[in-house]
Amino acid sequence: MISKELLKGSLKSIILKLLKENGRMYGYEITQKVDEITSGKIQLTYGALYPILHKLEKDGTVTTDNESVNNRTRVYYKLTKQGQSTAMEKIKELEEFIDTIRTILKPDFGLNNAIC
Amino acid sequence: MISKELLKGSLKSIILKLLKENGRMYGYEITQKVDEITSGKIQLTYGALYPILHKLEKDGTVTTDNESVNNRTRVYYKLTKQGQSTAMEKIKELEEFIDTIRTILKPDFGLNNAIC
DNA sequence: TTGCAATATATAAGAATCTTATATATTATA
DNA sequence: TATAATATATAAGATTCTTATATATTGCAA
Repeated sequence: MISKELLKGSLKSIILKLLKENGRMYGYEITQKVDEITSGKIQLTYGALYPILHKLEKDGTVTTDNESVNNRTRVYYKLTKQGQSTAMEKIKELEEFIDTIRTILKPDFGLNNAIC
Repeated sequence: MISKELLKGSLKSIILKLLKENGRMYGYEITQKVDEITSGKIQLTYGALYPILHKLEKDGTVTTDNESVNNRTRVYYKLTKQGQSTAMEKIKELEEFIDTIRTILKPDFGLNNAIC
């Protein structure tokens, strides 16, 4: 399990990446997907997830449409056109971030990091 | 420049990594070193740095000794024996973290991530 | 010689983010 | 019939970091 402390700040970028990858997702689905991809190492809590999704909707990054499946309401989230660019920027930034962290972690390998 | 948002949560681990690497450092030196290694992409602010260092001292992860150089006081920080284990755990966790993020970012490469 | 950049540490107020706990409701399974 | 899984939501609190500010010395440039 990755400590929640480390995760701080990257949750939004992770959500945007998944939305870009999968097109249209609902909250519960996002938590399941993250759990699946990371083999349980990252577990998104609902108290973190929903406030982020609501904020993304508020600032126009995503739009929602509701769907009722087996009498349970699902709120689907999808990137807007503007949200597509936001997502790309955030994902690029996240890539740059982990590359930079790797530079700190493996100073011996230096520029070889570029290979990966 | 890496956004400060992404950095949240990983600063402590970065500081511990540098202390493990260099043995004995003072605060200002740590900010310079991070700036140098990351080519200016990560810039540690003093408002973040010193509270972290003070906390590490308080919980026994580091010890300090003062030195006066050119009439300016330097506070040197060094890992304690207990701090060595803490640092190793935190660094391992940070490595696991970036590996996991890479899994999310590059789902196509799958297990090949292990090569790097 | 005067002012600015660099060196060096420190803290307080506030913003932002996330955790923990709680609430609600349905369906399927044991 | 009770529990697990599905599904969303929010409030209170902790934590972490940003921004601003304070202090003090040295060296360099105008």
